[in-house]
Amino acid sequence: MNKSKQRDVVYDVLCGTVSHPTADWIYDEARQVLPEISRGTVYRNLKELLGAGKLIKVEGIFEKDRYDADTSLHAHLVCRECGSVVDFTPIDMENVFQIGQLDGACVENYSLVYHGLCFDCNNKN
Amino acid sequence: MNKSKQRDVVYDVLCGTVSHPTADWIYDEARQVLPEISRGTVYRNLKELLGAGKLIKVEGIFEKDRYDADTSLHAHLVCRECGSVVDFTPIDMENVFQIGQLDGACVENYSLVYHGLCFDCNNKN
DNA sequence: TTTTAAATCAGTAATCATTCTTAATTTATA
DNA sequence: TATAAATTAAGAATGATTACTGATTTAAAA
Repeated sequence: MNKSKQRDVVYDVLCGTVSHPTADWIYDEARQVLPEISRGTVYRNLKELLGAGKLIKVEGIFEKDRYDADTSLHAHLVCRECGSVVDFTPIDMENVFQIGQLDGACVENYSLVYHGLCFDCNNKN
Repeated sequence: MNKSKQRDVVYDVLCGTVSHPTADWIYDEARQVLPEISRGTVYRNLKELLGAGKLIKVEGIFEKDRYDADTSLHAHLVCRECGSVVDFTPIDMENVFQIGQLDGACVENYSLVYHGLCFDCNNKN
């Protein structure tokens, strides 16, 4: 991967926030630094950084993709009131499937998706 | 909600599978029964059934929406080999955050998203 | 340093899942 | 039955994301 100003700016923008932003928000921020950057460049570099393991997509929000420079395994809470997406670290998640109060927040529902190999594919030679 | 043949067919198709199908797959199946049904009708009725709590959308798959007539709280595994989406019941999930073998399947990663109220919104009067 | 090939870019068109619109039909009910 | 509300089929519109193109930048060889 060659170096590129644009990719660095995209990555820096993402590292500079905890808000799990959308591609378009990152695009707007990146333009403050590089007014000529195009939306396509932001999307392409987000995809490349994702492939390189430098960021993750936050899943299960049901709208635009969200990005996160924190690649450690952690959960997210989507607030139905303000729409913000906030982190929960494994320590917070001792009672993962307890619907109700959790660490000052209120969990009403959750979505857990595993990625890997199903029974059949895992037990096939 | 008035009765409608189309909505019943959409619901019956979804109840008749455990494959967590996409809207388009449901559309194709529904046309076997009602050749005149339109794609928009399938989408609209899926949305209405969702609002009525008769089905759920499966989140976090990173592609088209998937639907599930099983509205109980359970997890899903997306297989990277065959692409299938299979259920995990709460009983399977005792060691939820154990990456590795789980019930014969192989969990390589997971995504957990809570829905509810964030700290601020939950503690605001 | 120059040269050359590969990578990346800006701009924009294309894609594709989903939603919206409209005029016609069906359903519920007075 | 008559009337109003709900639903439909068909297809246009939307909007996030991806693909394409010709120009520019980067890396590394000569």
